[in-house]
Amino acid sequence: MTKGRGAARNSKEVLKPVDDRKVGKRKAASKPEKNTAQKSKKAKKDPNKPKRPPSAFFVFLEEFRKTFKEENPNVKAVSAVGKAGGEKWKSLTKAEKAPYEAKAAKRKAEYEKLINAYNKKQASSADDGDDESDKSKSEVNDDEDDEEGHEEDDEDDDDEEEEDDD
DNA sequence: AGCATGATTGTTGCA
DNA sequence: TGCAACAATCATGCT
Repeated sequence: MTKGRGAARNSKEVLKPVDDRKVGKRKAASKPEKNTAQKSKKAKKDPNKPKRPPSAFFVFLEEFRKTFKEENPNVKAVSAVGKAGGEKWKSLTKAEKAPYEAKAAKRKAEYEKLINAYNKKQASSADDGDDESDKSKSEVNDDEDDEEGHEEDDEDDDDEEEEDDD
């Protein structure tokens, strides 16, 4: 179940390009509403709140966007990159997505750490805390030196690899 | 002039 | 357990 998340909508997306993308009108976190005046302190934006970590697809997209724009400098529609990226993503094999997933996992790890600090901060300033005391600054720290670089070693037979099976 | 949208998939969070 | 919204991007469009 841990990795069976996508199984929910993973019925037969290959048959249909897009299932029911209800994301049709889901605005990003930029502006949830036209709330011009959020007097409520509760509705205050959270500058410290870490955004969700980019999934492997997004990590791949970041690089894909550069390539796509280089090969298609005329294309400026984000949707074009999204479609092309999505199609390409499906074309990628697990082994190719591995490095992206690895990076995504790394992002998630950092996100959890940030969330932890964020939660702590929220707890700390649960009542009023507008000026957050930087007491947890020592907590989260730059601690990355060498990551990845070992992991993918030998991919002889990937049982979960389903690409050339038609 | 400035913010929302569009399109992709994955992941996280809440009920 | 499952659904829903959000993560980046960037030009374009509407108010």
